[in-house]
Amino acid sequence: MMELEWFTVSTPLPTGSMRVAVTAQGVAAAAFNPRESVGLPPGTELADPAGDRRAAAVAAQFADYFAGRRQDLDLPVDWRLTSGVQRTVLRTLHRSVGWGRTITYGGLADLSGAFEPGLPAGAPARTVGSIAGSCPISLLVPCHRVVAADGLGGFGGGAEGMAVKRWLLTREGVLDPELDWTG
DNA sequence: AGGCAATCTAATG
DNA sequence: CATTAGATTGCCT
Repeated sequence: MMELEWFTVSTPLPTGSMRVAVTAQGVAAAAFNPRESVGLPPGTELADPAGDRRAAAVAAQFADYFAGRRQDLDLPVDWRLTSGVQRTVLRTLHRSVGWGRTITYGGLADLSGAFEPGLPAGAPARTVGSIAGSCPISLLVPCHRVVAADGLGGFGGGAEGMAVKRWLLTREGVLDPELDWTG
């Protein structure tokens, strides 16, 4: 039984605040929309970031990140919620794609080496999309920096999610605030 | 420029 | 165990 400690971090994002879970190993989950209790084990109580050391550290870095005082989060990640190809892809993404950089779905698939060569170009890319879509550790693992070969790509959470993705990429200087990236 | 088929993983009944 | 859905791509018309 892993000790997931959930708490809420307020952000300037269109979705308001994020919900984050930490364990003894590091950050295990981070979801944009607090209303959706994705992966939230029943019976878990929200901790008070001010009263918990780990939560406070995470909340502080998130605050710095959103305020523009910090570009890359320096927090340990607990990969226990991921497995198999998902873990491979997400870890590749986490270590390879930094601030202000983006990678295409196909590119990430290729880089991760989790897929056999010779497959049609679109197949692994779609899988990467699925994986990123169920990315349990948003923001820390830069799921929002994964874009389509042709345009911006999509994002979970519908229109709200897209707003978040655009917000983040704009803030990282990848997108021009005034222009659409879809060319 | 717009439409279509191929292919992979994770989640659910 | 089988079926469904999903944040894609490249080629053809």
